[in-house]
Parts: sequence; structure tokens; C-alpha cells
Amino acid sequence: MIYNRIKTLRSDKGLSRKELADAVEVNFQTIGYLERGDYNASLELAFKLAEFFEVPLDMAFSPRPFKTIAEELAALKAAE
Amino acid sequence: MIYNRIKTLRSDKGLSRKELADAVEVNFQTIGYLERGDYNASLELAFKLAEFFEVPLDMAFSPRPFKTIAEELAALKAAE
DNA sequence: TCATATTGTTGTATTTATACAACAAATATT
DNA sequence: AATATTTGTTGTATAAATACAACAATATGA
Repeated sequence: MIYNRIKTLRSDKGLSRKELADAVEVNFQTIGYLERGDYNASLELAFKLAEFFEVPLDMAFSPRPFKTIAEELAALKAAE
Repeated sequence: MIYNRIKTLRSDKGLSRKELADAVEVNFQTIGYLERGDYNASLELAFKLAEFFEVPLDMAFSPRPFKTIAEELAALKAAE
């Protein structure tokens, strides 16, 4: 299982699934499947999405659950 | 099409396909397919391989052809 | 050189990712 | 509230990734 932040990245940009799907050239329902975790993106699609969102691939996809914002902040504080 | 450096990374470590395959829990022939570019790794396998080789994912996989060592050196020199 | 291990090739089977359609449920817009 | 847009669900179809087997070709090592 691979975790992803597609939904967050997408809504941050104020895009609908259809718009994102068009941008990376997949069916709009494919975006839905990915966001719900029904299946993983292919490597190819993962690269396209990361590129589209202008983030490194492992900021959009991770083999381990992403930290919540609260956890990120706690980690930052601990690292001071 | 996604490019990869699995063959290089693997032979740098002096491993056979079988050994690498066992380490990332796939069939040894799957490694062969990937090395020959017959098909792409899944995102899951890509993460496992990158982790195994201790390199960032995009050092092992890229949507664009990797530079040769000569090109890398030329780029380094140009950046001086 | 002979034996063994590794790699390449071909072929079949299964699983997973993607496409597409129809329609219901939920949100947003006017 | 009525309408339109977006999202969720289910179902079918195809393509791509993976497993596995058998065997040929190459390379490695005794």
C-alpha cells in the first residue's frame, strides 16, 4: 500500500478531479480511485502528478503514512 | 516510459538478480524485465528498490533518460 | 574444459491499474 | 429551492505488472 496526498494537493489548487485528470491525461475517475486509495498510481502517473504539483515525488507519495500537520510541527519543534 | 538504473545499482553492489529479487520480494525474472525496460516497476516496487539501494527514488527512476557519467561531469564543470 | 550459476527468451496465468458508462449522493451556484 | 457541478459507487473491459516454468545462451569458477 502506498499513501498519497493527491486530494490535499488538488484541493489546495482549487481544482476538480476532472481538471486534474485532464492535466495529467487520465480519466477523471482514476483520480477518484487514487484519492480513495482504491489502488496505487503507476510510476508513470506518480511522476506526472508530482511534476504537475511541482513537488518531489515523495512529498506526494509515500510507502508510509504521511504525518499530520500537528505531527510535522511537533517534529520541527523537537528538532530545534 | 520510465527509465531506471536498477542494473547499475545492482551490479555496483555485486548482486545477482536472484539476490536483489529476494531482497525486495519479487520474482527474479521481474528484475530482468525491469532492467531490460520491458515494463515499469509499480510505485510500490520502486519505493522498495530505492529503499534497498539507499538512494532517493528519483535517482533510481526517472521519466527522462538519465545522464551518462560523461554528461554529469560536463554539467558539474559547467556549474563551476 | 566441465560444471555451475546467471541471464535472456518465450509462453501462459493472475493481479492490478486504467478507461468508460450509468446513476445516486452530496456540494455549490443562482 | 431548483439547477448544475462534483463526487461516490458499481459494473464491465482492456492494458500493464508480476509470477512462474522451461529451456537456450553466456559467463564464472573449479
